[in-house]
Formats: sequence, C-alpha cells, structure tokens
Amino acid sequence: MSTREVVTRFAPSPTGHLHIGGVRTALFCWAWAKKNQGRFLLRVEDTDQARSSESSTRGILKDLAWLGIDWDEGPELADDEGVVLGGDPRSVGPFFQAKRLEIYTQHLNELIEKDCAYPAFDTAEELAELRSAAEAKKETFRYHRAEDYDRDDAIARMNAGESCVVRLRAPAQEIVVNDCVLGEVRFGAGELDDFVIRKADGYPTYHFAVVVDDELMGVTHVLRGQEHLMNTPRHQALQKVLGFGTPSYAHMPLIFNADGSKMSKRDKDKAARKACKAAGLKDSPVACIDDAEFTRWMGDKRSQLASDQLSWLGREMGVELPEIDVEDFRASGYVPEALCNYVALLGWNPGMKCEDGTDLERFSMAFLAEHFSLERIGKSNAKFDRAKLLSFNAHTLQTMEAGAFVSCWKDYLSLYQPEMLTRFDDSQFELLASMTQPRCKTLRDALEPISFVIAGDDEIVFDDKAVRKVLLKGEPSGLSFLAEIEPVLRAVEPFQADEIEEAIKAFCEAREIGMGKVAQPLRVAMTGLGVSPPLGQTLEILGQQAVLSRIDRCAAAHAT
RNA sequence: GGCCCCGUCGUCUAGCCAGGUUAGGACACCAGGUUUUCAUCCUGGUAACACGAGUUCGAAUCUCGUCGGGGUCACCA
Repeated sequence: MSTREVVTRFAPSPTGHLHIGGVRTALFCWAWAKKNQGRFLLRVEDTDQARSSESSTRGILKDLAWLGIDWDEGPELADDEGVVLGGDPRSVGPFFQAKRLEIYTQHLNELIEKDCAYPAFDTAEELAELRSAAEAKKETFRYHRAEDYDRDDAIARMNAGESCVVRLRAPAQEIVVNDCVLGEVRFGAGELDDFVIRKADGYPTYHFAVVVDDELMGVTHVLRGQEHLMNTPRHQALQKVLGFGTPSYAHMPLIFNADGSKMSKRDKDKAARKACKAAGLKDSPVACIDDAEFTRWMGDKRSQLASDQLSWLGREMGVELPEIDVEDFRASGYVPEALCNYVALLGWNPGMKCEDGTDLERFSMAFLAEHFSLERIGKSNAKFDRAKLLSFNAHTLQTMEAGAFVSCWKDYLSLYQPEMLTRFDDSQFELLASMTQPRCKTLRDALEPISFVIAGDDEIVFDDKAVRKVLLKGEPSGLSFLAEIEPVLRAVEPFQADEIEEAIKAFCEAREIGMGKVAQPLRVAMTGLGVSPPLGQTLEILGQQAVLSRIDRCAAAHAT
C-alpha cells in the first residue's frame, strides 16, 4: 500500500442546485477522506460558459455546509459559526476550472505536439450528418481522423485563428477499468472514438479538465455516480498520453424516484402543472410568471419554470412540490443529520448490528467518518423512499435534546417563518417546543400540533364529530363537565401545567370519573378537536384568561 | 441498436467473495397493547432469493443461458 495521503474531491458543475445524488456523492467522498485522515476538496467545474452561474456555486457551497459536509480545500465559505471552509493550503488551486485555462492549454499543446491530439474543423451540421448516416446503417457513430488528414495544414489553420475543436486520437487497445465497486470492467479495443478535449470557445471539455485537475490536485480516489462509468476509459486514455497516474475509481449506484424515473427538477414542474390543470387555470395565478410564459409552460410538458417561480406557484395552489434539491428538503423541515443518514444508506451500509440484534442503520456523521468503506458500497440502483426519510427525520427530531430542538426550530423559523419568533417570549417558546417536539415529523409541521395557540380565542373552529362525541353524547354530557370544571380552573394558582393537571385530577377523583370525561371536553373547547398535547401544557400556554374565555365560548356555541 | 452495469420482502438492504440460515433487519402496511386525546413507545403479523439449466450430497451463494431494469453513446458535466 502506498502511504500517499488520500485525497477525494467533489466536483459539481454550477448549473443548478445541489440534488440528492450530489449529496450522496459529496458525502461519500467526504467520508472516505475523513476515514483515511486525508483531504476532501471541492472543485467547481464551470467550463460550460453558457450554463454556469455564480449564484448556483454559492448555493451549492451553502447547502454542503448546512449538511455538515465540510471541505478542506476549495472555494472559501464562512459557515454559521464563522469558521471558514476551504482554502488552498497545498497551493493546488485555483478551484474554478474557468480560472485554469492556461494550465489546460499547456497540457493540450503538448498533446498536439506529440500528435496525440489534433485540431478538427467539422461543423455541427457535418457531424449531425455523419451521425444520422451511421444511424441509417445501424452502426454506432465513432469519430476518427480521416485517412488523408493533413496535420501541418490543420495546425496552420488553427494557429491562423480558424475556429476548431481539438480531439484526442483514441487508443486502439482494450482499456480495463479497475473499479473499487464493480471490479474489472473491460472496454474492447476500438470502442473509443476521437472525442473532443477542447471546445471551439477555447474551454476544455469536462474530460480533459477533470483528468488534468485530478492529477494536479493529487486526487487519489474518484467516487462518482455510475453514469460516469463510460467516461472512465476516456479518462484513463487521457491519463496515459499525458503521463499521469490513474486514481482509484469507485462508481456508485444511481438513485431514482419511487416509480423508477429519474429524480429531476421536472418532477416539480409536473406536480405544479397538474395542480394548475386540475384548477382549470388559463392565466398565471402569480405575479412572477406572466400569462404568456404561463401558457407556454402549461402547453409544453418539457418546459420548465425557474425554482422560485415554482415555489410561488406551489404555495399559491396549495400543493406540495416534491423535494428534489437540498434546499427543498431544508424548506420542508428536514434536518441535515437525518438527510445525511438516510442518503448514506442508499447504496451503502455499515454491516454492523445494534445491541438488540437489529442492523445498525441510525448513525451520525462522526460514525460515517470512522466506518465508511468502499467495499461495502452496493452495485444496484436504489429508489428514494420518502417515507423512510421522514421516519428518520422524525426520529432525529424526537430524540434531540430539548435545547437542541429549540435552537434548531428557531433557526428554521428565522428562515421560513420569522414572524413566529417575535410572537412568543423565550419561556413560551420553550413550552411550545416541548409540546411539539414529540409530535412533529418535520420542522415545517412543528406548528401543526400547536396551531390552536396561534389562533385567536374566537377563531377556534369546532369539529362536528368531536363536538357530538365529546360534548353532546353521554349523560352527564361533556358540556356539563365543562361547566363544572370552569370554577376549578379559575381557582388554579399558579396557572401552570402541573398544578392544572393536579386540580383536574382531584376533580375527577372526587366525582369518581375518568380523566377523559373532563380532558376531552376541554380539548374540544381549547382546540376545536379531540386532539391536543397533554392537557396541562395545553392550558398553560393559552393562559388562564384565554382558557376561561374559550370554555365560555364553547359552552355558548353548543348550548341547547 | 452498440457498449457497459445491475437483479433478495412494496422500498432500502444483511447474507454471496471462503455453498448447509426457520433467508435477518429497517421503513411502509395490518392487528393488538400502553397513554386523559394525539404523537411516541411496546408486542405480534403479512411479505422476497427474476426464470431455466449446470456443478454439488446440498445453491440466494459457484457457472452458463434467458428475461427484466438501468446507464451511456454532445463542441453538457
């Protein structure tokens, strides 16, 4: 074994948001570096001038930081605690490929000189023609340099500034990829064609940039999705002619939707479009989409709206769009611990048992950093199971320390519902947190079990079924108990959960009735429903005055 | 279509490499129980080795074939 330091990298292209597949790749790269006390670096693959954007880069960095996937080298970003992630301690940057053009050019010229690469002048139309001709003959199109290619002439034309691409002369031998997950994968001689390594705009293609950067940045392990498997022989061919080493490769299984379709932002368009169709909308219901654009989008199933337009639309239509990107999951109230834990289980598992004999599935980032292994990465594709993720999220939330839950919830609210933070003081907030923490599955749902607190006393809507069952049925009726309990509650002092519970319990014992006889009518009076957090807390958070007023209002509304 | 990868409960998977398990777990689902309601929690249950050959005393595990699913075939990454 070489003693060389392990270096992994996550290399997103900044053309959109960080999605689930990217999370898993980043997480595994991170974990493998940690496991080996190596480095995890981040590199931005922005060689597609048209599609790359700075805001998308920022978004991806922010998402990774939120997830707890911190990088040792790469673009700098200050996290929530003010710790700066990234940097360039080994001087292997810059980490934006668009800033590395001279480096690529240097290696590229070398290849041209050795006649391992050559300029080509075909137009897009000519190439399309060749492709369709090959297809008509039921053959695979592979570009190869023409027999009568005039190298000197071509180089002269290139130097004269004529627009051209540079292609690699594909090796004729078989290429064997030794993959840590898949084993030996053989690609027959002649499978490769002369692929483009520099585009007409002067930027390297992905293949060329990746190979050069991985070498120069000392990357030892490339973990990526299986969709890249067919790229690997190209990369190895390039490494060979450039005189570079070949890193270890590990191609991970892919992640799909439950129905087997690709997880894509299109799913959001699809859900939103469906809702708009169901509502029979002709014009745009939101200001950020004009009617012409809306009509076009509705009519073209393949068209897509921008992310923020979609979220406005979703809110307006009252539909939940499927979460695709990290920020969707964050907005839906998922916490990074749960998300990372669940995603890590897609295509990997620790192969360990808990003390009770069940398989170990719930673990922290620290655990992953300690136990992650390449040989336990699976080979078969996985379907993303939202129900299981939700269960992980609920479990994480419910097992948090009370204080941790409060600060986590506050962070969430400050981002998505800041008005809630000013509405309650700290002690009220803590009480609310203790009421909702055991019953919420996501941070977004956290207001649900306590919505009766937010509603005004006279805004409580009584559920017919609950009223009939709890208030009207039985002899004596719930309504009569409500009347009897009012003076008891009026006398409770201080008006706090324990004291309230105590007083009600004493009342029930004196009357020789079960708690439910009084608790349920009170619940209906307070919330309109037969469901609420424990009664003491429910009454305490409302305060004595509101409790009495809600009892009165309930009694008045259902007096016969 | 060419090339490549994969195939264990509905889903994620353990077991496979070094053949012998009542094929285990988690989520979901169903049925009970605990709780003043809800949530939690507890107990139990339904449910899988894609198919066919071969090797073997014995195959989820090894071999071959069939079928099925997926990836990829750009001046995108």
